[in-house]
Amino acid sequence: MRPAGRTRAPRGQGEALRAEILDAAEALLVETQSEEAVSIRAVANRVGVTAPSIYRHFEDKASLMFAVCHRQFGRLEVELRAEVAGESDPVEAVLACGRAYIRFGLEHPETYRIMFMGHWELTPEEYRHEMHSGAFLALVETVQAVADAGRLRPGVDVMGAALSLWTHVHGLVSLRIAKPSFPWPDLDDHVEAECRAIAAALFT
Amino acid sequence: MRPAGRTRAPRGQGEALRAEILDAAEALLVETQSEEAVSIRAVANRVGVTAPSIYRHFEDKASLMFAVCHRQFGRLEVELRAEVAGESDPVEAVLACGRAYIRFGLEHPETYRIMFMGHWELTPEEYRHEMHSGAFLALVETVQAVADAGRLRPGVDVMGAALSLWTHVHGLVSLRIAKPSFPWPDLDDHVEAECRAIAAALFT
DNA sequence: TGTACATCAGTGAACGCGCGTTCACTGATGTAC
DNA sequence: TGTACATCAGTGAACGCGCGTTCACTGATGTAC
Repeated sequence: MRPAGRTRAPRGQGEALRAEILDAAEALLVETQSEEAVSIRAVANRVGVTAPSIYRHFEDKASLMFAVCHRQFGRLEVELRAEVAGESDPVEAVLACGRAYIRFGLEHPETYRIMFMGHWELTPEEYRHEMHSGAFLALVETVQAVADAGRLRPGVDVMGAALSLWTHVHGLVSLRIAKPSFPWPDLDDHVEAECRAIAAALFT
Repeated sequence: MRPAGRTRAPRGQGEALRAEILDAAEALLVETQSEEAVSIRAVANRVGVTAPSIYRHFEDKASLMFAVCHRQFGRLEVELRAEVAGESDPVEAVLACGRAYIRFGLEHPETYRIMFMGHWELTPEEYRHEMHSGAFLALVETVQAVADAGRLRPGVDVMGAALSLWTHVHGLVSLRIAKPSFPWPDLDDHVEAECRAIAAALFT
C-alpha cells in the first residue's frame, strides 16, 4: 500500500508529516483546481502514506482544510505588508495592497475559493479577533494612514473605505475565478481601471 | 415508495412534473442553504416521486442544475428591467439596477452561489450570446443611457463602467453571502455607501 | 555490552453512507377497429 | 358499444463508486537496567 520512496519518520519527528500533508493538500488544489479532489485518501496517497495516518496529525477533514486556509491567510498578510512597506505615499500603498490582494487571489484561485467564496467561515468571535490582527488589520492600517494624511474623501470613514476596497477587489478576483471564460479585458488594464475607480471613489 | 398525495400525471401531461422538479430543487436550496443537499434523490423525494423519474425530464444532474440557474437568470433580468423602467434619470437607473442586483443575490443566496460563485460556467460562445441578451445586456443598456446623457466620467467607457459596476455589486453580495457572520454594517447603509462609491467612480 | 521493554509512526482491512445512474417492469389510460 | 392494443409516466431494485472514519495491529527504534 505504501509507495516506495518514503521512509518512516524517526521517533519524535512525526510532526514532519504534518507539513507534508498540508503541502500535498495545497498541491492537489493547485493541480486539480477542485476542492472536491482533496479527499483524505488523495492527500494521503500523494504524501505516500495510508489514509488513517492523516488522523494522527489532524482531527478530521475539516481541521485539515482549516489548517490549509490558516497557512494561506498568513501568507496573504505577509504579501500585503511587504507591499505596503515599499510605498511611501499612503494612497499608493492602499492601491498596492489592492493589487497584491488581486494577484494573490488569482495565483491561488482554488485556495481563494475556499477562503472567500465557499462555506468556510469564522465565528463572530474569531472575526473580532481577525479584525485586530492578520491581513484585514494590515489593510485597515494602510487606509488609516490615508486618513491621517487627510486624503479620505469627505463622508468616507476608515472602516467604510477598507470594506469598500475589500469588496471591490474581491469582486474582481472572485468573478474572474468563477468565470474564467468570460471575455474579460486584459488583466493589467482591468486591475488598473478598478484601481482608478477605487481611488476616485474613496480618496482625494 | 411513493408518498401519498401525488397522483400520476395523465398522458401527455408529463411535462408538469418538470416544473415541479425545478420548484423542489429551488425549495431545497432555500431551506438547506446548501447545494450539496440538492441530490437527485432529495429532489425526487420532495416532489413525491422516485429518483429515476427525474431522468424522464432531465438528462442528468448537471442538466437539472443548469435549468435551475437558467430560470433564475430569467428572473434576474426581469427584476433589473423593472427597476430601470421606473427611473427617468439614467444615473439613478444604473444605481437602481445595482441595488436590485444586490437584493436579488441576498434574497436567493444559495442560487447566487451556484450562478456566480461556484464552478458553473458558460462556454465562451455562450457568453458572447449572453452579453447580447439577458441580464447583462440590461445592465449595459442602462449604462449606455448614462453615456448618451454625457454623464460618464472622462476616460471611462460603457463596457468598462458596466464591468466595474458588476464587479462592485458582486463583491458586496458574494462577500456577505460567504461571510454572514462578519460584522457588516447595516445592509441599507452598506448598499448606499457602495452606490455612492460607484457613482463617484464612474459618473459625473 | 547485552537484552527486555515501552513508545509511537504508520498499516491494512473494514464499516456504513449517500451518491448518480441503469434496467426491466407495471399499470392506468387514450385510441383504433 | 366493446375489446385489444399501444403509449408512456412512474416504480423498485440494484450497480459501482468514493467518501470519512474506526480499529486492532505491526515493527522499527530509542531507553532502562
